[in-house]
Amino acid sequence: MSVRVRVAPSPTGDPHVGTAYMALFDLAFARQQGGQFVIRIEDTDRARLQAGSEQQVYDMLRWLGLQWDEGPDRGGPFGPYRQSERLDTYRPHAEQLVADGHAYYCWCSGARLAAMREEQQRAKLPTGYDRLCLGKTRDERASLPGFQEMSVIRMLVPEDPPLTFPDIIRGDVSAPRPDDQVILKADGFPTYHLAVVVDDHLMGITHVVRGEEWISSTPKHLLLFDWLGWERPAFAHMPLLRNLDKSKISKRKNPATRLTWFVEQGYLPEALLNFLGLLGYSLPSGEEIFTFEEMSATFDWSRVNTVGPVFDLDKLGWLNGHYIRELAEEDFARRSVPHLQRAGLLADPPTPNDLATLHAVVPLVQTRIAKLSELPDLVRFVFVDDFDFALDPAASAKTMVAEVAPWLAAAADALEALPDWSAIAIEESLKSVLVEGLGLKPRQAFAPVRLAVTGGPVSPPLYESMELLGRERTLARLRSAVGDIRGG
RNA sequence: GUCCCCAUCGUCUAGUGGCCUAGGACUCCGCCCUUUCAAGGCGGCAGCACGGGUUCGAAUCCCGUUGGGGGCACCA
Repeated sequence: MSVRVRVAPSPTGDPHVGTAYMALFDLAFARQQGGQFVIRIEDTDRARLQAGSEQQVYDMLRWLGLQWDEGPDRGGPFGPYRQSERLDTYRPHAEQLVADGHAYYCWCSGARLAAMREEQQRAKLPTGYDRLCLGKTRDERASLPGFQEMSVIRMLVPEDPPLTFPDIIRGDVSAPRPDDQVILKADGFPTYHLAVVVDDHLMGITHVVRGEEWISSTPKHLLLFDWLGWERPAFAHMPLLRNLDKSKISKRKNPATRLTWFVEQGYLPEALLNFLGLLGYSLPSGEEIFTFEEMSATFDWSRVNTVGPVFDLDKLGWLNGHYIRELAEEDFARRSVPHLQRAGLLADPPTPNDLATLHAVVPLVQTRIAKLSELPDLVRFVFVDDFDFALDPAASAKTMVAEVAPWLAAAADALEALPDWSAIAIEESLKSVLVEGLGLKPRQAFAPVRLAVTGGPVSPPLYESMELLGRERTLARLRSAVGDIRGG
C-alpha cells in the first residue's frame, strides 16, 4: 500500500508556521516513500472562517516549495478536499453510529453545558457530559430544563475504551478517557473528530501526522475507526513548536507564527524550510545546512524528537544570512526589489536607472544582512539624493566636530582632482591626503568621510560606495558636511 | 484541579550501557583579517534537573521527586 499523508489546515486566519512544519515532515516522508501528500481544508467552524485564508495557505506552501499532489485547488481522486463540501458524507456515518448504539442525540443547550462544566470544575470533578439525554426521546427531553430544539449527536463512550496506541515517534502512548464528545453539531457540520476520521479513511490516509496537542483526543478517533469498522491509520504526533517561554507557539507571544511575517521580514523560503527541518529533527550526517531533497532522502521517524523546540530567531537569522550569501547576484537583486519598494527607495516598476544602481550595490551588501528587510537602511544613501549626515544624530554629534572640517575639505579637493573615478584610485588618493598628508590614523580619518557620504557609521565598503555614488554626489556630500560643521 | 506527554550547554541538537574528561551549531566573548560593519579563519565561556535503584560500568534502563508543556468545547 502506498503511503498517503495529509496536512489539514483550518482557514481561520494567517497561515500558521505549524502548518508548514507538519507539511514539511509529511512531504519529506511521502517523497521518500513514493507516496502522496494531500491538502485538506478543514473549514467546519463557520464562526472562525476567514475569507482569503485558504488561498494564503496555498500561497505560503507554494512559496516554501512544498508541492502537494491532491487538494481543493487541484483536485484528485478522493475529492472534494474541502470539508464544507463533504457535509453529505458525514451525517450518514453519524446516524449509523446512533443506529448501532455507539452514539446518541443530545438536546442540551450551550448554557446548560456551560453551567454543568462550571459545576464540575467547582466540585473538582473531571469535566464531561452527564448523559442527561442518553436514552431519551426528543419529547422526553423537551420537558426538562436546558433544552434546545436542534440536536447534536454524541459518542457513547464505553466503560473501557481503547486508551493506548502505537505512535511512530513516541512508541506506545496512552491518553485520557474521552467524554461523550459531540461529533455532529447542531448546524449539521461535523466536529473535527468525526470529520478527521471519516476523511482520513475515505481519502486513504495511511499516516496521520499532527501536533502533540492531539494525543489526548486520539482515543476518540480510535473509537470511531473501530466502530465504523475501518482500519486505524498510523499516528505520528510531532512535538509542538514553542515560544521563548516554552508555551505552545502563539501569535500573541511570537511574531514568527504567521507565515506571511517571514515573507515580510525577508526570510528566504529555503532558509525557513531548512530551519523547520532542524527543529525536533537532525540528519544522520549531522549536517545542519541541507535541502529538502537531502532531508527527504534520509528521512527517519525515529530521528524526530519528542521535546517541543523553542522557535529561536537567532539561528534562523544565521541560516537566512547563509542562504542570502549563496544567492547569485542577480537573484539576490531580484528578491530585494519588493523590500526596497516597500521602503520607498524603488518605484514600481523600478526605473532602468534604479535597477542598474541596485545591481551595482548588490555585491557590496550581500554579506552584510541576515534578512532582506535590513537592506533599505544599508543602501538608502545611494538611492536618495537630498542627503545629510545628520541622519544619525548620535554618530554625527560624536564624529562631526570642528576639527574634521578641514579633513573633509581636503578629501573633497583631492577627489575633485582625481583623473580616474574608481574605488582603487579613490582609496589611494584618500590615503595619501589624509593618512600620509595630514598624518591621521585611518580609523580617525575615515569615520567622518563615511558619515558624510553614506549617512551612517556603518555602511558598505567606503571606496566602492563612493565609486558607485559618483563623483558629483560624493563631492556634494563632503562639501555639504563641511558647510554644516562650520555653520554650526 | 484532573488526565496525558516530556526533561543533554541560554537556544537548536548528537548521543539508543563502555568509544563521553558529553560532540556539533546558533548566540555571546576574545584574537586574526580590515577604512566602518559584515563575511571568513582561529580560540573561549556554557549542559546530562534532583534522589534512589539495576549493572563490573549509566546522559543512556527502572522508580520517585521536581520542573515544563499539552488536553479536558456544538474550536481545530
